[in-house]
Amino acid sequence: MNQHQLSIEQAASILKLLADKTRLTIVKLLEHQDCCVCEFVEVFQVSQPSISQHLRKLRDAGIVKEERRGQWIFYSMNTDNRVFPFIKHVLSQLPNQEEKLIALEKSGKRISCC
Amino acid sequence: MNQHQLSIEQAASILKLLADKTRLTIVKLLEHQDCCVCEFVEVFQVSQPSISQHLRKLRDAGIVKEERRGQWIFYSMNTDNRVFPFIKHVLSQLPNQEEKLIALEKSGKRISCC
DNA sequence: TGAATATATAAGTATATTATTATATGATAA
DNA sequence: TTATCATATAATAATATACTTATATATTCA
Repeated sequence: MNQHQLSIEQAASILKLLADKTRLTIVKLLEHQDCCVCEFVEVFQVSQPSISQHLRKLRDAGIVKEERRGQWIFYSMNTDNRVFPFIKHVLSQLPNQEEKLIALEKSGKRISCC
Repeated sequence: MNQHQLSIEQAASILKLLADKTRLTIVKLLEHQDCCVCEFVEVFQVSQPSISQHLRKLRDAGIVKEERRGQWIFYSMNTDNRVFPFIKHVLSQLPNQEEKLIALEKSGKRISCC
């Protein structure tokens, strides 16, 4: 039935994290490639601390993980997390967001830090 | 790709409605059978207005619909809504909640109003 | 018609959420 | 070492959320 043993409570708390436009887009972007914080700051028109706080929530829940590369910190999906299949399942229904990264690249802002 | 043309913004707002334990359970229960308000009041240990307000949010978003049957108002999934496939997709990952209705029935509280 | 039942709405309150600005930390490069 | 860049954290404020109690509305039934 539920192959991942996710309770209603656990699902609700994961959905709450995904139920924010910024975080949902972040996670969708991370579905296919790693990104660093400064890229998210460019993509979303919000302050850097705001992005940091969204990332912290996702990290605290084990949805994403961070990895320092030089002066940058890259985020990626934590595929080991037991809720990962559930998240993938939700993400599979969402439109691809890669055009946002492509736009970044075209404006030269992607290379600037990665 | 995304067979239902759901934007990230629309998905986030649907997920926000599902991201509450009470509403998520309500919707999961309605996946397989209609329920009336008084049943939800029995199932969840909250006040009747609280249930009414949850149902209103779901109804306003077109996720559920209501139908009066005598003095009771029954709620059911609005399968015509364009976000219905997305919701079904999420619900498919959640554990069945029917034991809650079975418990109601055993305690004689289900028949009382339906 | 009047009482009882089922549900919705209004108003108020406590808590949660999400942003902001200011500041701290840590890495790199001159 | 000092300046700069990238990120995190702290403090705060505005707004949203989810309850509660009180009350209104609509239906049924004696």
